[in-house]
Amino acid sequence: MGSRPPESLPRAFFDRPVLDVARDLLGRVVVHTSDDGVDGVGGGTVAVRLTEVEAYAGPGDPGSHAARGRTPRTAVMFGPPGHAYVYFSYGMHWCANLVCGPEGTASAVLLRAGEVVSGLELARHRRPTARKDVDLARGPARLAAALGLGQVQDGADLCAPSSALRVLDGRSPSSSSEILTGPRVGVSGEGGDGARYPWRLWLTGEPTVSAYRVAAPRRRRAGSAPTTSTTTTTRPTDEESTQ
DNA sequence: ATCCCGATTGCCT
DNA sequence: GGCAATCGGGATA
Repeated sequence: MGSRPPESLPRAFFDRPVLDVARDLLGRVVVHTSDDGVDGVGGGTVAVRLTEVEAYAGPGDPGSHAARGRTPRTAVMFGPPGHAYVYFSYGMHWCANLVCGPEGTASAVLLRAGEVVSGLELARHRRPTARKDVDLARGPARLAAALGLGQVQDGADLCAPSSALRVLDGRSPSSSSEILTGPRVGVSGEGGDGARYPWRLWLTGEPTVSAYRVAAPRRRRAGSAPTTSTTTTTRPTDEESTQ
């Protein structure tokens, strides 16, 4: 038997309502191969099995980067599905989304967390502060770092043949009964009612699922009273809503 | 030109 | 649990 590389998901997979895609992405494996030496360790391949994702529904979704229409940064979201939207966050992190739906809907799924299933050594090099392997891709910026995703991958076509970044095809990797949902993490502008968009989805009992934090209000300028600390952190449990 | 603040993380007490 | 780091996007003047 010739051993071909595992195939990437077809574009049609992403060309559907964003919540459907989000559900189907859980349990699947994202692979990124870098042949250059930009990492200082010669590049290589890292694979992450997704355990947590978050859906964003385009201009009508107040929590989406596309909420204020098309801008240079969000242009990729308004393009065809099956591409990566990678953005710079808090002046120091990169986070990766997969563009979904028909072209122009600007919907996308944020890759929030996963389990490194291949390329452990390279992932550890890229995430030197991770204490345990379970923390390597536990969080959107951590996941992007472990995979080696950044500015260069913004706009990358995951469905192109031999793309360096892809989602592996495979049989239904998770049943809907294993999927839990809850409010999105860190998203403000939802009127304090995150329940309006319970579009964070994760797999039951996975240790790699990121901690939940409510949107943290910015501290005021000097002189103002410090804002009440709202960085509540909790482990997602079955107490949150189910599908 | 300037201001505000973010789809976060990790270190500090 | 609190909060600093760090900088670019988008709104406002």
